[in-house]
Amino acid sequence: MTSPNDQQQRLIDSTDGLHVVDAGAGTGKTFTVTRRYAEIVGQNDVEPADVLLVTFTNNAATEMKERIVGHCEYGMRDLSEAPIQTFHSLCHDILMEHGFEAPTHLGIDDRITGSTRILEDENVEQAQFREFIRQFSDAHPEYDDLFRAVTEPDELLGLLNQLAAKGVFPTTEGWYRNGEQHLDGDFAAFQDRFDELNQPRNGGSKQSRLRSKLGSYGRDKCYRPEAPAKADLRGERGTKQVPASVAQQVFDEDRAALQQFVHDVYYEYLEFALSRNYLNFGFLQLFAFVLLCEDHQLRESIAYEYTMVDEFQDSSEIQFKLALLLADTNNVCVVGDWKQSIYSFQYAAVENITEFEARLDRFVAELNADHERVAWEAQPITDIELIENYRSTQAILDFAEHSLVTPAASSDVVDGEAVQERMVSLASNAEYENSQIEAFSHEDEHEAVLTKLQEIVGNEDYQVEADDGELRCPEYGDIAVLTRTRDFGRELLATAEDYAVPMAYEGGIELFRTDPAKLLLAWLRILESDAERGWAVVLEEAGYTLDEVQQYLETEDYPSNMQTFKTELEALETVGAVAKRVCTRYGYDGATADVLLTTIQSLHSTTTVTRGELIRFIERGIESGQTQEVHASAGVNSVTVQTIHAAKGLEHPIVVLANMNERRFPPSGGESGTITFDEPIGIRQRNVFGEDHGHPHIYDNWRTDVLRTCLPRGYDEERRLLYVAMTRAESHLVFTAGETPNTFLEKLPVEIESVVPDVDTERGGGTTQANLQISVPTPDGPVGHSPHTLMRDDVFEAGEGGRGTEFGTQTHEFAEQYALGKDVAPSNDDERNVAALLDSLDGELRLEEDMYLPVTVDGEQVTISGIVDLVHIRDGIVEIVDFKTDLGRHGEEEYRKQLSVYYHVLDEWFGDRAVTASLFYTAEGERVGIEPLSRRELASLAGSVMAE
DNA sequence: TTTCAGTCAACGGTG
DNA sequence: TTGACTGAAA
Repeated sequence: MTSPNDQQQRLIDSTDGLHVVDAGAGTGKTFTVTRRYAEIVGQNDVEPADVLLVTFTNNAATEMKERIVGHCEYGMRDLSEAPIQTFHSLCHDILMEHGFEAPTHLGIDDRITGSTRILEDENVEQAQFREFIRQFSDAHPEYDDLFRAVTEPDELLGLLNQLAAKGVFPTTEGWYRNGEQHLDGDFAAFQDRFDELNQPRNGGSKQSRLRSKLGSYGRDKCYRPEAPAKADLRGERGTKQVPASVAQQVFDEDRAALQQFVHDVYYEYLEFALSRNYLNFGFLQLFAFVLLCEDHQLRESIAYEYTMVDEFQDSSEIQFKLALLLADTNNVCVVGDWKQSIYSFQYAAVENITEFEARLDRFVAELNADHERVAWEAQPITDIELIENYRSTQAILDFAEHSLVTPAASSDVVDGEAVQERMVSLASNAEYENSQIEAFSHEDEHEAVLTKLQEIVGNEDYQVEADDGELRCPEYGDIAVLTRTRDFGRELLATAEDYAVPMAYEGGIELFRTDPAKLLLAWLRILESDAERGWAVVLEEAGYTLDEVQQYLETEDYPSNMQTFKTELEALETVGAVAKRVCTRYGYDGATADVLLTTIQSLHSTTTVTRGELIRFIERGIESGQTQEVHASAGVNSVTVQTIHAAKGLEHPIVVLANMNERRFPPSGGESGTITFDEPIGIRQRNVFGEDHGHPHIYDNWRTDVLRTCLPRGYDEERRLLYVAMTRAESHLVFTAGETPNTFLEKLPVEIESVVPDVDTERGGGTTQANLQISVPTPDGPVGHSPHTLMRDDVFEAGEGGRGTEFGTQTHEFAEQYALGKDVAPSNDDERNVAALLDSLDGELRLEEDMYLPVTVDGEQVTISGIVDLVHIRDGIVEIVDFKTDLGRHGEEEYRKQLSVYYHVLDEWFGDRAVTASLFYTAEGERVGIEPLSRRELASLAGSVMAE
């Protein structure tokens, strides 16, 4: 895109006043937003510091900055301090600078200081929270009854985060501002919902949905004696409605005790977190909001002349309100697409955008109730719609709209007209209109998908647009398989490995729940204690029937080849070696095994991990469902597999939407757990009690069951998820299912064909995945000392005559693209030298590798972190290469310190290979070997810098 | 045709 | 737990 279309231009020019922008998929939103930003800061009296641009990910913020630089007078350096950031990082900045006394506004006698950390890891926070709950329940015997109803303390933490995202905060005495209103719920709203659900159907011959849903009232439950009997609540057979009085009866439940409980947990947890000197992401926004609300002077000094929020459909209630407090004028522009709101589980409120005006008025009124905080006119609101789509063919755009009106189940009702009315249809401006949209199902879905992939590659019927605008036959790299679940993607990947179809998974996987991890765990257990549950897994994997497994377990006379393997494993010295051997035996050589091995390698870098420790580590990983990021290298010509959520914002010429199977699109955004929160209904209490909860009839609460029945729980977000998946496709769209397609697929206007899976194993097409970029989990201990930190100031000094970082960045960029096989030609001497170097390396290349090296400084564990430019792996040797611009710029001695860190990290990762380190000077094309410093020397260096 | 009781299989991941 | 689906009963 070089010049804006009419709607885009209108948005770019409309810098002043309230704007709501409906920017559908592929309409050039980022392009337009960045141009608008440039337009705003291009005005005489406006500086970047006056313009707030909020994004939802750090990546998006970086991309925005990079793209803005090209279009305005400001360079990267001018924008580095500009408020182009996420809500979270903005709140963090505000609190770090002005948040010292923020907790006191809630009555908490503690302070936020520069040393207050952000707990990023949820597992770490959960551990803290569990400890807090132990203390709390000991200190509050009056809540024993309630605690008996809480199985998982983590669910309570979930509730607190949910409340924080809705702007409900506790104070010493009660609730902050109008928080209590939210908790009490709104009876009128509840009754509306109740009545609507309670309408008889089919002209009165069929019972209401509410009565139908209450059909399982009391099933497997044990209510208190005073609870109404099922027949009393629903009426006898033949009754069509639940009595209207039930609404009042249910809603009038006294929830004061429950509220007090939640309040005390919430308030004391805030105190606990502050006393431990940490905040979570939710609390970051909580305190920033409180601060901006209370400190009028501060708010006015911070508030921005222009405010833009990107991806507004992903914003939460508190973020909407924060935006209002941060806006100094009504030059507020929100950009988003309600059709792509799929993150309710991250507290995104699609209503922020679908009911923008109503929410704006309500929030402004709330904020201004006792003091004028939002001093500007909340009107008029100008709507701008971007309708020109630059990604997909018209056929795909039209087809995708069907997903938004397709019922997901026989009982599901969609108001198609209302949806259509709200929908801004997109107009494709694709050069070619050659689209295949098809569907098929087969019980061996994996094989069927692979067959299809092979059929597509090189097929003229599936031509895609090449870079030069012409049509060309598709390659593996043009195809993405999108699925709802990680599991399916992982399984498909495993099948692809079997058939040597080039495929790579992209995104988070639950590493310890994968087959390689399970088998490794099994063998570790066998080695440790000849454990039956180890043998059972191994035997089952080997294909023995349950009876045979049983037989072996009883006699303990295991197959001889397994005994031999066990002996072989016993001889190995480290768990890392055991892991490698197990993976090799079972032929796991793909991405998953790679990440598993790397993770284990990174573990034993701190200490020598024993088998028992590794067993517990894997068990904990399985329990917590810990995920690891896996990235495929972009340059490899392979099919991408990812979840729909992970694919948001991306585009692929050909999209295969797989696993469209029965019951595979359950309602999302569902509220589950002990105690949850819903605006019209308020807090509700757990209704299920296991044996460990004491006597059920004492604690159970029948009202909960009825309340829950009235919660809206629909498939809207699932429909949007489908929509997002489909609009990723540029040219072709294929739906696949196993035996039975789900209702979505059945009702979409596409014929479901049958296929005969026939994967051509000869065809191959390359390795399954290669060149993975792996982020190794950070070891324990404070992080943040990069090699550069070690060398700053007096330790490291830049020489004269350097050509600046911008130059280096460009060369790095080129190196990356070139190594990845992208079609880039060197444009200067530096790049030509880099190209020559890369051409001369024939092993596996890894680029931009994250490195973490734990060292001990004065008895304290410290982690040195950094990124190394290039790692070259070939038989028996691992080479680290770091790019530098030219020989004259810096002292080699300084680089030596930096590279030494990487050297030691890799030395541990690749215990069995020789590691070398070298510098490559791009200007001269000269490569210089580096003799690394010892670990002790590094540690003392780190110590001297940290002491400052 | 409507209602009921029993069965089956249950997700996504930024800051 | 939860809700859709299934087949049998009313």
